Amino acid sequence: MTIKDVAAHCGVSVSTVSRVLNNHPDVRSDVRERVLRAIRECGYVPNNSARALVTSRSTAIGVVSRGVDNSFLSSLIRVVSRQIHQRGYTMVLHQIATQADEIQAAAVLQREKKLLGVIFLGGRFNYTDEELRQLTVPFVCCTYTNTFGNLAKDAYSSVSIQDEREAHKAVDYLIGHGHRRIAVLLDDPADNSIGQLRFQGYRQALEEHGLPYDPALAVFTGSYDLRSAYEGVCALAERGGDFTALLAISDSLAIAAIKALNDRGRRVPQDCSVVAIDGLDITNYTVPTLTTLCQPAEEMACQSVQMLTDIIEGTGSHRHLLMETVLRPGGSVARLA
Amino acid sequence: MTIKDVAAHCGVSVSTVSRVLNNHPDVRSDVRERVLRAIRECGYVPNNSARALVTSRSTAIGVVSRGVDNSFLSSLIRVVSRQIHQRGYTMVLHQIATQADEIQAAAVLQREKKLLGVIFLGGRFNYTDEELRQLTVPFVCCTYTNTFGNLAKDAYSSVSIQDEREAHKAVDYLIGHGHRRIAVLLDDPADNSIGQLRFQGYRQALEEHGLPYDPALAVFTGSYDLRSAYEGVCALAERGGDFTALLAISDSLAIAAIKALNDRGRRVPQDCSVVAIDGLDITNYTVPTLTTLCQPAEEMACQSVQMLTDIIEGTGSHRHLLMETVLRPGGSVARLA
DNA sequence: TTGAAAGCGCTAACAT
DNA sequence: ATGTTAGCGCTTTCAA
Repeated sequence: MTIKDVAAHCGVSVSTVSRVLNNHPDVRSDVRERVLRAIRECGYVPNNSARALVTSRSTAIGVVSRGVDNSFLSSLIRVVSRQIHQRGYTMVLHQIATQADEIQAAAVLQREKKLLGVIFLGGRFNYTDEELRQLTVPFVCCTYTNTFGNLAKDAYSSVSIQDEREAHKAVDYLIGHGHRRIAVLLDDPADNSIGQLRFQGYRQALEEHGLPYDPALAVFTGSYDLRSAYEGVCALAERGGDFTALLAISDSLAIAAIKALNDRGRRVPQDCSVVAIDGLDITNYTVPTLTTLCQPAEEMACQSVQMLTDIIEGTGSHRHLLMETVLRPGGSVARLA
Repeated sequence: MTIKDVAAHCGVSVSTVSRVLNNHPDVRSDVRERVLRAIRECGYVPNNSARALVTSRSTAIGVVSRGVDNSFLSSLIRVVSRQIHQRGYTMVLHQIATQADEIQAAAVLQREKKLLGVIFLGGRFNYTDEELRQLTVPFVCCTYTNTFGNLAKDAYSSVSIQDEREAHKAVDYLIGHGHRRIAVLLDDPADNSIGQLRFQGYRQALEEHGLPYDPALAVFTGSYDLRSAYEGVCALAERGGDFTALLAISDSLAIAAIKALNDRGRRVPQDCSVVAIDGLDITNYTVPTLTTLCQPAEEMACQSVQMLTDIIEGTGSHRHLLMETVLRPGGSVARLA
């Protein structure tokens, strides 16, 4: 069943059918109707390979997700996937480790799959023009932006929260509840990524309130897995520090942290309050529930796809969206007596 | 950069280059070497569209995942994705709701993307030949098999645990710890899927131990989300039943259950023990940690891809793999005094 | 063992 | 507004 059969079926030429298929305007409406009907009757499905061959563009959008253990990114993938298909594109998903080079991965993907564009889920904030030369299709960074790099604003799109500011807010919240000695848990304070920005926000908030930064209260796990978060916080607790609160960089790590505190005899929130950033559904059901700044995951994913397809289709240009989190009060924070 | 350029580059015809590209045996080895080098030097990347057009087969493997909220399936997707790409195929992922029809989804995907095969992640156990007629490529069911359907064993592959037997084991474990009044939490006891089989295992175990099945101790949520699990178990606790243990169909639901029990004044494990099936990493860090039967997720995913590619490449035939879970003792089970 | 050439199904000039 | 036709890059007969 090819375009030729359809053409024969309703007595027009292949080009007319092709025109209908591609929504070209110059087809008489009654002919268009006839063709459309023939397409339906024949159960015709266009051959994407032939299409891609002649136009030398596929229908593929690459999604490169960095951080395989990250539940928040998993939830983004779901929405992104749905949106991409809904708009008639094909998603080519590539999940890579936190240490891996997402630009490299995207470049390979682009060549092999003839991508129309790329959505990065999680990644570094410090791309340079230099390394992005390999990537010649439009891309949008979801959950981050180019804070530490030298990219021109109109060279890419981004959808992100203001990590520094949000971490700041989280610390403000703890301080507002009477806490002064606030620990912090993150993977890497110099990762040129989320960790670094949120760490900056943490320090800034302390400073603004005239509180000293105490390195002994900072836990840097070096990797983004639960085990190392757990072990890090255990070590923190064992050092016997007098902290009464903890800021965790993400909900997942917060879960590990809460267990570590528990196992080391510090009850949450009576002995130590915990705040995180993410807003995973599961943390509505932990014991205690987690106080966390919820990122608008669904909207971030939708917007990313929207922005990219707008650019691909020439109906939009690169933009940078800043989202707000919403504090979801849980049972993990107590007011300090 | 096309096959033609490569051919010109080393003074052979396009057909010879094509032969090298496709590992045909009838190429003199020195010519093969020369071509290979030219390919490398030119940085030539085959055009998959052209290839697909002429062979009328793509390089795409469909992955249809049913149950979008399911963390266990998310972890499978990661491994499946990696494996598919490693073997040189392209993954086309489609995530659908638990209520949706995965066969229908796969059929559409097959037509549109010219799939070589399909991997189902989660799904019903009751396909009939009838409804599978739309699906003309080989497929493997990962995490389930055709218990309630009429499929011939050699018409498909499967990788699954013995759900009935594993649920049975979980209940045995509780009974072995002195429990007699054991509640059960699942989405749907007649879903022709995992829920139904595990429910059967639960009832069978009770029966074998001479314990009555009490419908008042069964929570059927109707859907697979945390909120309804939470509410269901709250209602169960409020009914004031004298149960001392609970079997949850999955780790996620167990988390919601534990919170519900807590919120209704039943401590876990002192007042109520909880066992689940899955083995998510996160439940190593809940408070208390979850006693659960761990499915070998990584291996299940690997095997699924392996089996499918073997069939696609003609080096294997349909098989049915049964995996074993491993009990991971946690803090959610106490011996009944 | 190699090369020449016919298409795979489609789009996009170009012609009418 | 519609038709004719030349390729897109590749595989695969077929002939040499």
